[in-house]
Amino acid sequence: MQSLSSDFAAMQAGIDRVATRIAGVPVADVLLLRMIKHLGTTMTARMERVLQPHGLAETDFSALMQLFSSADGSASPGELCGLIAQRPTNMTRITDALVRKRLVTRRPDSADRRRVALRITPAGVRFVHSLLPEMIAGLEAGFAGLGAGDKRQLDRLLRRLAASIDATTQDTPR
Amino acid sequence: MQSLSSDFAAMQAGIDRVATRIAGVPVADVLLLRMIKHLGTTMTARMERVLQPHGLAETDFSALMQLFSSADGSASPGELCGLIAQRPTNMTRITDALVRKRLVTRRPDSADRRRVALRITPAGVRFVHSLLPEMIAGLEAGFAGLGAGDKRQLDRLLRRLAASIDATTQDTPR
DNA sequence: AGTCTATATTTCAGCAATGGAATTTCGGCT
DNA sequence: AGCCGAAATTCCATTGCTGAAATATAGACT
Repeated sequence: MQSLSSDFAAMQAGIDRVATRIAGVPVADVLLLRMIKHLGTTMTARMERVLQPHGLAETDFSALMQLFSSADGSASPGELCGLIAQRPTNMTRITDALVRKRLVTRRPDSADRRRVALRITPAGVRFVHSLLPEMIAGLEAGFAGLGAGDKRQLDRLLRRLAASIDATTQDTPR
Repeated sequence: MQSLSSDFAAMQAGIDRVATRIAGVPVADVLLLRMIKHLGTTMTARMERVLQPHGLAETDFSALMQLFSSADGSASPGELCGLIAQRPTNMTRITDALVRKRLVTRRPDSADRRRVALRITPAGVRFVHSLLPEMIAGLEAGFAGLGAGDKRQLDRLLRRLAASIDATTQDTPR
């Protein structure tokens, strides 16, 4: 990986090469898919770099952010499962990590004692506040080359693509 | 995951909730990042569904496609490493899988005996030909909602985003 | 030729992230 | 009371990848 742009060039060369050997390859579609995937993983990896020194993975941070932004700073593992698309098994591990770092407390829910109430701690709130500036700066720098109009267009096109993909899905997801 | 569109709505709600609690969150950028990542993983997962019944992972298939589309149907593991962004260690494993399925042969390179020459077999070529129609159909269906103009715009915006991200990178990649 | 350094591949051991199945505890319904 | 289902956890397994060391060979320098 030299740069995203050169990666794109390599992708295009590879796809073109396939297209010359087989008719009917939708070159543009393949390239868009590959570019989207590559951008997604690369940008996510950059965000992870901010978290890594603190020993948190991206899913851990997502869970913490959900607690942070919830009305009363608390939620149950099961609720978070839905919000960050994780299985209960994994949610338990994420919770363990956050509790071990004293960013979150875990106590039994008094109303329904099957449940556990997770709550972000003051240290957790401080942690989020301390990390956001760096993440925001990285994000804004990455998007600096796009104007407001570009972003609106990109937003619109991505939503249109999502709707298009949804339309093809009649089988059971996942 | 109900649908991509509803996932997007949930993402936006979460981000908006954070934005109300902290000033300066670039909501549009965060949302774009999350949408791109989600689209990338979802679309890739759909492609993988085609491969799964055949016991191949996506990286395996990528390697096979590179061999397929190379001028003489052959390459060394090291060359493929660069083309599909994998480490040598992993490339060995991928090669093992492809050889075990008789899609590729592995023989010492006579010119440079440190090297190994991988070559796609006739069965490998047939395999690619047999799988492509299904992959192409799925891909075209997914992109059916975008017109040619949409695709050109999306391509342009993604490249612009890539260039913008590249511009922020002066530290050593990876 | 002999020696040294670099390259290509492989093996080994292991990690990170996740998932399924079974288990425990409890709520709610009959 | 008895039963079914939900929530969280534990245990074990899988997937996909990696670094370090080992092996074999090439190429350069003396």
